[in-house]
Amino acid sequence: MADQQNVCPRFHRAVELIGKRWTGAIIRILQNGRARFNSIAAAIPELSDRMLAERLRELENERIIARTVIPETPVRVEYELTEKGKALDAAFCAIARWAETWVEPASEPTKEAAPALSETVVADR
Amino acid sequence: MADQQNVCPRFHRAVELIGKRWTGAIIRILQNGRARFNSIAAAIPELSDRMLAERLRELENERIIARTVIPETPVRVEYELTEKGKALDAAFCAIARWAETWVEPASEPTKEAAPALSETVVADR
DNA sequence: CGGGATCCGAAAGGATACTG
DNA sequence: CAGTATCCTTTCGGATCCCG
Repeated sequence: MADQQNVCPRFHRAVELIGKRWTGAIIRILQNGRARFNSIAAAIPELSDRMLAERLRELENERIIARTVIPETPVRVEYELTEKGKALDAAFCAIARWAETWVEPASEPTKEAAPALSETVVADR
Repeated sequence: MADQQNVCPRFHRAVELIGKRWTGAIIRILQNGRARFNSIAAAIPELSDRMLAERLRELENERIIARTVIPETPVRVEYELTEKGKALDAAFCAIARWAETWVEPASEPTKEAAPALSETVVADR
């Protein structure tokens, strides 16, 4: 019957952290190596500069990514995962595997085709 | 150097789905068995009824949970994970493991104690 | 290039009251 | 018990301009 204890606060923080809008995508990109601001922006076209900057700062505050300034002209700024960030790899792989199996790539193209939830009613148990 | 291809849309959908506010916690609760509306609500005190109802409907539309109505008086409604929902278990376990290692349980209690990000500047590379 | 500052409309979310 | 409806506040996020 599974009576519920409260959700583990650590888990809750974690899932709300990596699940926050765009952070998943950003981390995913940094998982194949360090990248520059515009490089990340180019990989996520729907994401505005402002949002990207905001999310990068948040992730930096969480110590998931590290920011490195290289004072050339023009300046170059690189982002990369910290140890904490790299440790997320296993979790992200697990999510990716689930997505491959269960999530259709496109959005809902055949709206009529979907069987429209059947109300499951049980006489008794 | 890791030049970026776009983020896999399946992965992106998945992470934004399970990462949406509260959905992680709700799924987590259902992972130890089916539960009723008020039971879930009790396990997540910060979550309002309206939000819970909304998230449950969304998860039902995604076929991650199933809703069963048992017409007693008063009515009883039970929620449980579908196969798609149960398949999330591995991913959630991976996240939980990461959280145990890297996320402190409480929020930031010692605000001054935090060393306040060091600006990493590299002379050159 | 890599952002920060500001403005503003849209959307999410909380509080409360009510219903079958 | 399991929600809906309504209102109202807060936040999110896009657009635009600016700076070192």
